[in-house]
Amino acid sequence: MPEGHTIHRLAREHNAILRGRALRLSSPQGRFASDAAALDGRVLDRVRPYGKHLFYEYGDDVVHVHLGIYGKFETHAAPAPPPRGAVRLRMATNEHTVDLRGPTVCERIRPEERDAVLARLGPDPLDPKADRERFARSCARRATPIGTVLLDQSAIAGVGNVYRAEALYVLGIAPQRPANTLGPGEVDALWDTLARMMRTGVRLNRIVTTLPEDRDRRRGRPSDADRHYLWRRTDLPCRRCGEPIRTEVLGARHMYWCPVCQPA
DNA sequence: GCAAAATGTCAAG
DNA sequence: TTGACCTTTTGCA
Repeated sequence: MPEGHTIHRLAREHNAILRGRALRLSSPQGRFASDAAALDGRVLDRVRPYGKHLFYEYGDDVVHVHLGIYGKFETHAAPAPPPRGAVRLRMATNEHTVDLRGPTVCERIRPEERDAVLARLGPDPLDPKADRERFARSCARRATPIGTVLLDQSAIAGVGNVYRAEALYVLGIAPQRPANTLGPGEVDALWDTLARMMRTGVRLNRIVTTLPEDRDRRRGRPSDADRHYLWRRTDLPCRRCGEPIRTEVLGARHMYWCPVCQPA
């Protein structure tokens, strides 16, 4: 399940195994069948990730994928197993088969439409060319709670519910604070913290927001309890002050925060 | 065996 | 602000 790190990681994997190949495209579930047939056999030029969006470019045809909250990709080495569940799109070479299930968006679009999607999105912390000043300006302009702004993909692209809670906690910023009350230092630190967490997510292929010194080193990979500071951990006290972690719906999603370490 | 929740977004009211 | 949508997993009987 995807925040921006999943998307960038998938783009890297799919570029490695699919790019430059003539792909066999199909839609075992049927909902993308005519578009899959229209593109079957075409050469995939590249996969482009941005925020939570993926673009598979075949000349002037682009397949736009947004995983939403449920969507998932699965890669199989040959021989491909029969489709499991509702496979919206299957992309195959002789060596690999990639299955897509449950996306919010899987559509064939033109390059202009792709550009229109990109134009709506804010800077992506995982994009090396990202302009963090655009994010700073969005914050300065808005009296909306910073916890809501972080989920607004036109303010900053790729951040989701886990990263927003964890980054605000690390920096001691209350999610309810109006974005325009954050100082320039806080906005900068927020960008840097999110970028650091999301790069770790790409590398490990899962969300790990805790710093190594805050984890149990004896384990090879972080346990679930060690991966986050407080997201969905209302069963545990705050790791810094012992206060119960609080949760509340903010920006249509559950926000988690410590009322002591993140004072309003 | 079934309800509820899940790392998301949009349109309707 | 609420409900709809996409699918799988988890938790409780």
